Amino acid sequence: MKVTISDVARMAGVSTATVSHTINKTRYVSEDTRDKVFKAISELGYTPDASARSFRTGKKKTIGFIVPDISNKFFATMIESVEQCFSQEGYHLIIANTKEDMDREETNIRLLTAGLVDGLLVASTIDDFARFDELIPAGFPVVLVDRTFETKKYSSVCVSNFQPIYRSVCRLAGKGDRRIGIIGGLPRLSTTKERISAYQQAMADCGLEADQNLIRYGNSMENSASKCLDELLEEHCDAMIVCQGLMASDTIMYLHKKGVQLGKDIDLVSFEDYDSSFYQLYANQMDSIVQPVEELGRSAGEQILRRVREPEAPIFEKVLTSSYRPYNIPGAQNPSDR
Amino acid sequence: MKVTISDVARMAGVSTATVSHTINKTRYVSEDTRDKVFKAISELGYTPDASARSFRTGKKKTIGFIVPDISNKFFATMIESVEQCFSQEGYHLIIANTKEDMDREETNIRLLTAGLVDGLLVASTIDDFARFDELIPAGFPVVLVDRTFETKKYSSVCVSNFQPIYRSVCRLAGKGDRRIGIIGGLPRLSTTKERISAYQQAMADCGLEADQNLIRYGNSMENSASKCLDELLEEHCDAMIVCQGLMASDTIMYLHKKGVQLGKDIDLVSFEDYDSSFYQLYANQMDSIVQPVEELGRSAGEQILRRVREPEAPIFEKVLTSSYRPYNIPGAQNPSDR
DNA sequence: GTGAAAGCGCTAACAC
DNA sequence: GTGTTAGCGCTTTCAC
Repeated sequence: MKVTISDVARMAGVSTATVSHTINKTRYVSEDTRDKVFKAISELGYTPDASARSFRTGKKKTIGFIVPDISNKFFATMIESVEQCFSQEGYHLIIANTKEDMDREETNIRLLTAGLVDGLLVASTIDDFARFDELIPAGFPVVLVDRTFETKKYSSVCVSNFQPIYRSVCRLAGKGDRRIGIIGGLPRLSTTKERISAYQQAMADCGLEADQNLIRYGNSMENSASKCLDELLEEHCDAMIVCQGLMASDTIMYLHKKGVQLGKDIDLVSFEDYDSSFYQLYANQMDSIVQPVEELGRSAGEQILRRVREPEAPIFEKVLTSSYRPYNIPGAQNPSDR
Repeated sequence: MKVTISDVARMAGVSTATVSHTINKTRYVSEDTRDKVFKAISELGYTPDASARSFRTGKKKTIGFIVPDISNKFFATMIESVEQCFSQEGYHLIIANTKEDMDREETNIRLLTAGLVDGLLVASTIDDFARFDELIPAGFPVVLVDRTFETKKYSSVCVSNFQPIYRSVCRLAGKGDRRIGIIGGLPRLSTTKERISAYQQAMADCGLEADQNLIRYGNSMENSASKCLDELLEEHCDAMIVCQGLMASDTIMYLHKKGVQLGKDIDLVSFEDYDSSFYQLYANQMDSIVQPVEELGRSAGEQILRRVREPEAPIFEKVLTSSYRPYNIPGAQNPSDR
C-alpha cells in the first residue's frame, strides 16, 4: 500500500514532525536524525503526497492558463515560455482552452479557481469586464495576458497594438497607397479594438478617407481570411494590413493563388507568428510586425508568480513592443527596430 | 473567510453529510432539504474545495501530459484534442514540456506521479525502457502517445510509421529515382527508428543501393534541416523524404532559396503538419504524408481516462494510419487514401 | 533538538 | 431520509 510519513517516522524512530521538517528543511535537525530519516525514506520508497500537502498548506504549486486557442502558434509559443518559467520555480501549468468561447471561459475560470490552482493567467475572450470580474473570487491572483479590459483592476502583460498599426498606415500612405484595407480579429477583443482604432486614427491623420468597407474582421482561424480578402479586393484596395499570423499566411497563399503580386499589385503589412520560417519567403515583399511572444509569456509567468507570493502587490501593467520589419529600407538585412 | 461545508450545513440546518450528498447526488435527499441546502450554498457563495476533495477521495480529476515540444504544431494540435476530450469528461490537463530532454522528462514524471494527477499521457523522449519503467509507480495509469517502446508493458496510441515511408520509397523508385535520401528526427526515438527501418527495407526491396550517407538526422527544430539538406545534395540525391512537418517546411523554403525545383530537380516526399495551409502551395509538387493528429489526441485521451477508471484493463495498443497524398495521380484532387 | 497532537475540508461508513 | 464521526496525509503550534 501507500507509504506515508508515519511509516517513515516509525522506521526512523522519530516523530512525523521531524520527518516533515527534515524533508522541508523547515527547522534544524541533527545530522544523525537526518540520516536516519533519509535512509528510511529511500528504503521505503517514500514520496510525499502532493495532494495532502496542498490540502494542508493551501498551496497547489499550480497555475492555470486560460488560452483562446492552443493550436494557434502565437499561444502555443506563449504556453511554452510560460511553462518554462513555471517549471524553474517548481510550479505546474494547467491549460484550459476556450476556443474563443465566452461560456467555456466562464466554466473554466470557475473550475480552476475552486481550489485547483494558486493563480490564473488569462488571455480572455470575454468582452464585458463585469462578467469577467464576477468570475474571480475576491483577492484571487490573476494576470491578464495579451488582452485587457478598460477597467484596470487586474495586472496585465500586453503588447502595444497601437503603434505598429499606426506606423503601418503611415508607411503605406507614404508609398502612395490611398485605399488601405485592414483585416482584424474578433471585433470584441481588446487587441482588435486597439488595432482598428490605431488604423482609423492613422488614416485620418494621413488625410485618407475612412471607408467603413475597408475594415474587415476574421476569426483568426484557418481560412477565415479569404472571405475578407475577396471583399477587400472588390473595394479596390491598393494595400492591406492583416492583424494575425495565421490569417496573414492564408492571405499570402490566397493572393499567390489568385496571381496577385505582393509589393506590386498590392502592398501588404502583416503580423507574423514568431519563428515561423514560412514568412521568410516573403520577407522582401512586405512589411511585417513581429510580436515578442516569448517575452510576453515569460513576463506573464513572472508576474503571476509574484502575485501569488505577494497577493497585495500593486496592480502592474506591462506593455511590450512589437518589432516592425519594413522591407525596402536600403541596406537593411533584418532591421528589427523598435 | 473561506466558506466550508459546515457553514452550509449550519445555515441549512442539516448535517455536513447531507450537504455533501446533495452536492454529489450520492444518496437520496428529500426535495425539501435539497432546496434548503442549495439556498444556503448560493447565499453563502459556497464552492467545494477541490483540493480537500481530491485529498479525501484520492481522485484529482487531472491528467498529466508529458510533451516533447509544445510549440511544435503536431503536439500543439494533439494537446488541443486531448484537452477537448478531457474537458468533456470533467478532467483537467497538466502540461509538462520536456524539450526532448530525458532528464527533464524524468523530473516531470516523478513530480506528476507524486499525487498530482490520476494518470499520465506520455510522448516519451526516453529511449531506454528500463529507465522509463522505473519512473512509473506500480499500477499507475499510463498511456504512451505517438512513441512507444519495444517492451509492450503500457498501453499506447501511435501512428504507423512503416507503411507511409515504405510506400514513399516505392513511389520514388517507381519514378526512376535511384539515390533517395531521408531526413529523420532524433535517432533514439521509436518513430525515427521505425521510419528509417522502413526506408532501408524498401530501398532493399526496390533493388536500390543502401548508402548510409543518404540517411540524415535532424532534431525537428527550426533550421535543423538545412545542414542535412546540404549534405544530401552533396550526395547527389534525386529524391528525398523528410520525416517531420517543421523540417519539411524548412526544406521547401531552403530548396526554394537555392533555386532547386521540386518535382523537377528533385523529388520530395514530406510529412505535413496537420492543418497548416503552407503546404497547399506545394501540394502539386510533392507527395505528402499527413498524420491523423486529432484522432491521435482524442484516442489517447479516451484511453487514459478508461485506464484511470479501470486500472486493471488489459494493455491496449492502437495504431492509426497516416493518409498519403501522392501528387500526380491523374484526376485526383485530394485523394486521401489510406 | 525533538515530539504530541490538532486540525485543513471533505467523504463515506455506520447508525438510527 | 438524515446525522455522527472517523479519518485521508500532511504541516505546524506548542511544549519540553
